[in-house]
Amino acid sequence: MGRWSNADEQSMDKDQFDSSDCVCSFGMKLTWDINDPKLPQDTKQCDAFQEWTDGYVRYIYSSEDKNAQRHLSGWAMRNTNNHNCQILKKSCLGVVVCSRNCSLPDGSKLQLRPAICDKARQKQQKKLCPNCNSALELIPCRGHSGYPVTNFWRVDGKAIFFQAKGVHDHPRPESKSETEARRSAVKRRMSSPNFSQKRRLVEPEPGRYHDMAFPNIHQLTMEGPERFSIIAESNFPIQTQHYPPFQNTEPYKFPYDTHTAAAMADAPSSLQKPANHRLYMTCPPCGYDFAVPGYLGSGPYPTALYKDPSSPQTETEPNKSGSSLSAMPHGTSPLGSHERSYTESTGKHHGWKQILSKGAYGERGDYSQLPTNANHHYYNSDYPCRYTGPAPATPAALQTIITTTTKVSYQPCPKPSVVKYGENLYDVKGLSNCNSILEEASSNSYSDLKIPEDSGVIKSALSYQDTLPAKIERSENFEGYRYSSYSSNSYPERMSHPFRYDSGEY
DNA sequence: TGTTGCGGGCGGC
DNA sequence: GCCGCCCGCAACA
Repeated sequence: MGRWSNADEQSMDKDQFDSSDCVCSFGMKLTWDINDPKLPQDTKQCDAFQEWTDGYVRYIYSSEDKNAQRHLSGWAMRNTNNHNCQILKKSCLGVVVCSRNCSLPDGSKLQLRPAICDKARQKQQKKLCPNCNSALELIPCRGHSGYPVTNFWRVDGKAIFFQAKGVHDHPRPESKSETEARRSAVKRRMSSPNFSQKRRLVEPEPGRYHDMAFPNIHQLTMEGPERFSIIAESNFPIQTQHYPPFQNTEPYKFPYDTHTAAAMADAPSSLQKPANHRLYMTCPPCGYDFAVPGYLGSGPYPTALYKDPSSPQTETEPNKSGSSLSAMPHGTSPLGSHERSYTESTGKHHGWKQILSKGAYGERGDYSQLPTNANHHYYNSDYPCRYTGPAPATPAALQTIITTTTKVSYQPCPKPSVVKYGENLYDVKGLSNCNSILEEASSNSYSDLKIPEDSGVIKSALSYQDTLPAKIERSENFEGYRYSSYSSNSYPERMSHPFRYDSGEY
């Protein structure tokens, strides 16, 4: 594929940031918009497929890239009719969470992938949280000026052009690959001789994970293959990158490969927890802090936020200092589910930032070692990130992104908005390693008007870390990625909980 | 049963 | 006219 050859995934993170040349996606280096009558034809390079794109980014994939061909995305994207058969448009559905935002014993959270089909989604939302039996609710994506983030795909020549508009203002749902993996895993389990026995152990109270031999299990079973993305602590599975589905055929040589492979042998499920831990560790509050100065303090979660006095559940988080933070007290909260969810998720991040500023987990240390993390606004606590606050739910939050409307990319937009976007959202100055990016972006043919999108480069570029783990764990065989959720960074933790995923969650 | 893509149609701006 | 969104349909897994 492109600049990031699979051969050096291990060093990819470094390469991405050590070299200005690697900071931006190839697609971002060229001046084009998905709506342009003519797209760049001299695409000598292609970008490596990005599963979790976020922000105003552009990528140029090889037409041979299977994932690109399938228009895959980690986010739950549904087809949107834009009445343009040349350009496939998809909009984000958001994420499905527990209406009470309950926390599992280990502090993890459920973050389901919204069903793409309207019917299936409605059906999905009728189900109850496997942990607290509360209703599930859909947190809609409002990351694009109040509208769902949109992804555009266009095949032109020998390349597949991808352009994303908007910044996801919600936690990551379980990736499609994870969902599929879990389903297949469940099927396997169901058909396995040991299933009935295990099942007895777990089924008595499907919703009571406390009863489970391994409370830390990150995966729950609900009605079989039902997919649950349980994220420890944070609502942001952002770090949970397992991209099993990637069809990258290139061998990913990673220290953890063997481990993963071995683990996968038994574990059918795609677990995100590990990823989450990683999240917590490395992922700082991200969000529109800048836009809403007072928001952080007022948030329901921050440090204190997490601890809702009124919530008895808060105490249910036994094993993690951090996890307790995520306890959700909203049991009776009349708040709009969406709004509430947003605040929660965002607040949590704050909490994490504050609480974990020093990295309560060893993971963090490990994670921080990755240059990518340091630069990623999502993960780096040093940089403001969107998710800090209920960006989408609050007007203030919207203000920060409102300037970047769908048309921004291909239509001149008010500078003020653009500038604001860049300054606030990406804190360019703070990204020492990203300066080159901006410079590059600004130096290229794009006018400052396009900064918003280019700014996304930073994000996207930084987000490559996300893909790193994916690549590492990526496997053509879904079976292989059960543990893919473990990011390379979270590996340490994985080691510390060698059994939680294997033991019976089914 | 769910995903994906297509396309008609509607309403708001 | 553009856009978001709803709906239905068909192919596919």
